[in-house]
Amino acid sequence: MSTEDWVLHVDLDQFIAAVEVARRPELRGRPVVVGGHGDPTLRGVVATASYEAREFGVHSGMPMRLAAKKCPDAVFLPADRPAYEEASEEVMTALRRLPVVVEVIGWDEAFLGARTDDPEALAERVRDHVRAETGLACSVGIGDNKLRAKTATGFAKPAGAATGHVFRLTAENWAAVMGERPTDALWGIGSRTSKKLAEMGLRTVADLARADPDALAERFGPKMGPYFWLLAHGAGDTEVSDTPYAPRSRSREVTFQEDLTDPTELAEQVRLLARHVAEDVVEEARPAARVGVKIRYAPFITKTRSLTLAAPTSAAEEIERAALEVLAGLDQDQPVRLLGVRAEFAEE
DNA sequence: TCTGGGGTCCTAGGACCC
DNA sequence: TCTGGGGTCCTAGGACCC
Repeated sequence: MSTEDWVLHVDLDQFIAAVEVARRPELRGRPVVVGGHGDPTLRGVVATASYEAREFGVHSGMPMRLAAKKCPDAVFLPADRPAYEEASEEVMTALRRLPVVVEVIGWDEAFLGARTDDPEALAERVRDHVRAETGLACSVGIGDNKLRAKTATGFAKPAGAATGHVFRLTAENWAAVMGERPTDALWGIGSRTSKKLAEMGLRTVADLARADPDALAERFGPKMGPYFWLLAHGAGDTEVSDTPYAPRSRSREVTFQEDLTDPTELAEQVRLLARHVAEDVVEEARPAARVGVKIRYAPFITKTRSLTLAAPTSAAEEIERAALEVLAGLDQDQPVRLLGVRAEFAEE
């Protein structure tokens, strides 16, 4: 055995539901659905469902109302961001105590870079360590790059087809494991792109891998086309970096329980959102360069408008004024179900 | 059963300038 | 009177992910 560089992808199992169960042990083994305001009669969708709830066909993104219909006996809880952020921080801190480079990519996910001659042993160590330090379970994908490690985790999941909580995916078994799967099994290809690919006669990962990159560029653009082709080959980044991440934007949005029709009220809501965003901008300690407004009308038609500020700013009054100016350019004559305000930071 | 909230990156067209 | 390219910035929207 030789010592090599490996990428591990760590993914907490049903993270949000697990955090809720950890602080309310009486929920263990019960179907738990977290999302929205925790009231399935209100507007909102499922953020996470426990495996017990998934048995009933409940999954994330599903309207809470429908989840209640599919699983009336589930425990419905509101999303509690601060609690999940804290739990996430504990997990990442635990991971950093291991001899690995930790790159956080979400609340419940991280890439680990490591040199080892036995990545499976390291993966098991990671799982034991996280469980011992935080009480949370995770699955680990092992790969020779980030894409393969991330994809491997899908096969490591308890609900997945593979056995155990660890799976290895490399250049060696990529084609055998992924070749006959549909293109949307690839991380970065969703239902829309998958459908367009199918129209070109490309249904499986192997089909896409055999396709002509130039034809893909023609159809999907100079970057995305060739990128999809590389995805199909399992190619990707190998660099795992622990450099703190600088966000490109901060935003706040709200879906109203009842559609708004009064322009005065729309302006008031945009003002509130803009103030929240301004607080987030101040917290980042970098000025905003652009301000945008998102509006979603009752029939779910969504429009966005934005403007570049004369000069970057962190001042709440200026962000508020810009947001109101952008709102003024949007049609306010139809019922509105959602408003959002976004601030974009200047590029490095 | 009407469809959350917070992000990222890419594309393409028009403006504007040289 | 017709005809250039190239480069950059701005903006709206699409697609994807967790």
